[in-house]
Amino acid sequence: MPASSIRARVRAEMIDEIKATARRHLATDGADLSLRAVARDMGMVSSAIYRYFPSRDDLLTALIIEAYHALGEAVESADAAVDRADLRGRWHAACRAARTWALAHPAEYALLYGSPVPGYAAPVDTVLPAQRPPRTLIGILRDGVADGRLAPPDDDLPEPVRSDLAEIATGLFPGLPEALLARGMAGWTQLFGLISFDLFGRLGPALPHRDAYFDHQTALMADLVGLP
Amino acid sequence: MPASSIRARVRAEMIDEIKATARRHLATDGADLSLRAVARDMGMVSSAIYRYFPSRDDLLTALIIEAYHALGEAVESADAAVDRADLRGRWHAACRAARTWALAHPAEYALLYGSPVPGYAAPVDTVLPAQRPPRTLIGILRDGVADGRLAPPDDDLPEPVRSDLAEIATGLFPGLPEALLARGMAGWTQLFGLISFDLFGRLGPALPHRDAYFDHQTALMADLVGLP
DNA sequence: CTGGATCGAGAGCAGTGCTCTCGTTGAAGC
DNA sequence: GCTTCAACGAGAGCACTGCTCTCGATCCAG
Repeated sequence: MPASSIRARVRAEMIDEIKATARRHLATDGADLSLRAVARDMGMVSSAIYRYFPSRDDLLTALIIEAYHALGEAVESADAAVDRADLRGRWHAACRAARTWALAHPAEYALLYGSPVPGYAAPVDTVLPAQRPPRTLIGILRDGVADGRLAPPDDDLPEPVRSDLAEIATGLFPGLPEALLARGMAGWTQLFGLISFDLFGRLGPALPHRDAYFDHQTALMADLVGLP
Repeated sequence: MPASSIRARVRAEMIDEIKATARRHLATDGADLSLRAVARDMGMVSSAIYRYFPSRDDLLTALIIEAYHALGEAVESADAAVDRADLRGRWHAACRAARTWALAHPAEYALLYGSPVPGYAAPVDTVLPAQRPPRTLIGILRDGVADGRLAPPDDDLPEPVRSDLAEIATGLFPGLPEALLARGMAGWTQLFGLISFDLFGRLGPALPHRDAYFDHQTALMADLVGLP
């Protein structure tokens, strides 16, 4: 039915435009997105926004999901561009891509990984997109184990940790040894911490050469996970 | 002059009470502190608060500084309670203390290490208190090097990184080898990331045994920094 | 061609940070 | 001891927020 799809199309375009202007406001004004300002910017009145998003939180959720996908896409494509056998090269490419995206979209990064908005609880729609970045990072390790290039560590894990990790492994990375998964998650945690410290100004004026520092730290983590 | 100090004393008590109720609101209502709600809770009118804090940001800054000191105190005393020669024990104690404090004061932790409030720029008064936690953590490594229990790694650091780290070392940890400082900062970054992922719900329902997972991850970082 | 869903505008509510003014009070200087 | 001036709390008010409700207008479907 092309008639109804005209209606539906302008509606979809409207939703896209709202998200686009909201993203623009996010980039310029910071993380405290004002619905009224978005509406004003579009020549609308604030109540009209509610025809498309039931609340401000729903708009934020939509932006968050898109941001997760944008970050995931950046990390995945950076990984994909490197020779599959070059595990260390892939690791560095993925980490750098995450940081580059974060520096280019600081407010959106803060939306994803900053302190959660007080009343806001992440809906289930966000959990899969949120898994994309760590998934590709640890996927590199899985590939390494699969083709024998990467020897899993022989850490002895205390029991509750081992079984918890085993559950994650069977769900997301079948066949990945638990000890290596633990180290991979350490790498992911470290990547998040590095970017956050940098982006949120927690380093102060120290370390003026952030790119080189970042590369060195990711290299340390590459050593920890055992990349050759 | 005791007369003037009466005036000054009730003023100081007033300031303390404002901070206390603000901290209570922070704990119950989350990170979006409402000045009016604090005033209401104290039976005052909102404009009266401005006699004591020129703006909401100044109140937040005061809370942030106190929170940094509380966290720093917790970490330092946990470290101090362990035999000075037991470097690994001190490391674990310090890390656990940080996490314990964060779990007990989630909103204040978010204030310290979450995404920065949009318009808010951390004043200089906060930088020294903010250094206390990483300072004690890396201080453990300095002690280890000083008494020969900890062999510094022989990483070769790319040049801009080495000199940046050297500058930090001369200012805060004289005599600490740059490569070890780099690994110590990795440990600090990791600690922050671990706590943040846990506290901000970024782990989802996975890893139900958070304490054990945390201990394992900090042990991994203890290995990375070379603690025996 | 008509009925009903969809849409935008506008008014309004409760809340926010912050400013200004106006009495009151209390302490310091003469 | 009295006066003067700073400090204080209350209240009104401004501009802003998210959100709700109502009222016309529009537009598509049966």
